[in-house]
Amino acid sequence: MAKQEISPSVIRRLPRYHRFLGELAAKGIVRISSMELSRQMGLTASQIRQDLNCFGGFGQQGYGYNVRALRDEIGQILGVSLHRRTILVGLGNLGRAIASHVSFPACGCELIGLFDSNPFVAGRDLDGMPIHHTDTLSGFCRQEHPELAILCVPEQAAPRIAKQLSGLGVRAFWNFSHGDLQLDEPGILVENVHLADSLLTLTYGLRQQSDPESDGE
Amino acid sequence: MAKQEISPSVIRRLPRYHRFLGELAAKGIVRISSMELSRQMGLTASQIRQDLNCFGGFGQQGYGYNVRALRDEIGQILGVSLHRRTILVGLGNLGRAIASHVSFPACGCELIGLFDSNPFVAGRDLDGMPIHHTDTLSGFCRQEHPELAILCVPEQAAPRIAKQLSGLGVRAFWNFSHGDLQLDEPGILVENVHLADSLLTLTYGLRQQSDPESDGE
DNA sequence: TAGATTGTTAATCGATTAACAATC
DNA sequence: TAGATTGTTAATCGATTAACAATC
Repeated sequence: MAKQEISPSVIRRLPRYHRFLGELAAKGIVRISSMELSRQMGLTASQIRQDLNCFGGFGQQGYGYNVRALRDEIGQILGVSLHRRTILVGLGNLGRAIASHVSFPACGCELIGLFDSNPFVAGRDLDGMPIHHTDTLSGFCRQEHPELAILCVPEQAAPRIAKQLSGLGVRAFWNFSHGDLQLDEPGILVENVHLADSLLTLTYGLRQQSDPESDGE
Repeated sequence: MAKQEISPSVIRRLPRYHRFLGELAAKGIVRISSMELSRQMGLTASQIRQDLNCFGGFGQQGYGYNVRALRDEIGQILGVSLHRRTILVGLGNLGRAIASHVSFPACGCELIGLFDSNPFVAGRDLDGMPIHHTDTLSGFCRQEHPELAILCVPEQAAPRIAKQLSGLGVRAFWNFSHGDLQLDEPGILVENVHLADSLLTLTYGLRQQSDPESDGE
């Protein structure tokens, strides 16, 4: 009965479909064809139909797709209405920004704890949520069983904390610390975010544009 | 003479090579084989050799690659030692975090201006850099000619600001506002960053792991 | 020279696109 | 019914992997 494996490329596109369909729904648009959606998203209609069909026939011949229904289906697939218990470790500039900028409920997550190793930061709070000291991580996890952890800690601290947390039952890491997080334990999910990598592709692109022939700098 | 086009997949991997080689160099490692590097990075040796050869023979048979030299070559390709004039618009939580968290010099960028539309934010400063009001953007651009802009503004404001800036000579946008930035002007580079999309792939992954058969929630 | 490892070509694999019959 | 648009198969394209001759 296990439906066939979905390819990573398709999965990476799902959040984007979800986002676009949400905006269409917000505009009150009821139905859309793969053709029209492809124009708006910069994909081919073929690809959209191919992608959506991995999960079953959401459309209707001669009509297209019902925007709201399709969005809900994709949301279901992604698990946006779940409440994954999530903690965030490291409340420097980036940690604080992530905590307040990302909409956790919209991502199927519930932020249940904030942690920092700095005694001047621990004890304070962020948007009404208390920041605990990292010394209390074990106790907290044994009680609250978070399954997802966001790491906004310095690079050297990340592997140690990740190891500790995976031992305490955390099964997925959203890692913002510099350096890729590599865990031996199998079955632990890691999503490494490297903002600088993204910026560098722009720097590279500018280079190609402005001085396509030049080799030196 | 135009060397053949490099594929986007290769380009997206370059920053990661650069990062890993930097760490190896910092550890004092002088040479590395594609085999050993592949183990550390989780790629195949074949792919590494294939990737690096897009740009010319950086290695040496029977020896491998010189870590420092290879890193420098890739840095050169990415343009990390350039000083792209860069501005950042929107100094909310995320904008402030980006400004202080990302190492612009290491990405070939130089942050030359900060802007916000909130009169209570404009006039202040961040890490010693003054925050200007967005009303002064045009004048600033005409004088300082930034070529890259980082947008950390609300979704509705982004298209308007991007259009204004592209008219003023900005050729690349690093967009953190929700929603994909779509510009008509050709030749303008856009890198949309959607942190929520990245988190959603984790949510999805957890779903596959824990309840692979379940369809409902 | 012998051993190691690259550069590069050929083979495989996966993802995207095109085409069209099925059907609303 | 006629028109539109999907679901799906087949064709193409690109990216990854395997293999090995070149060479340090």
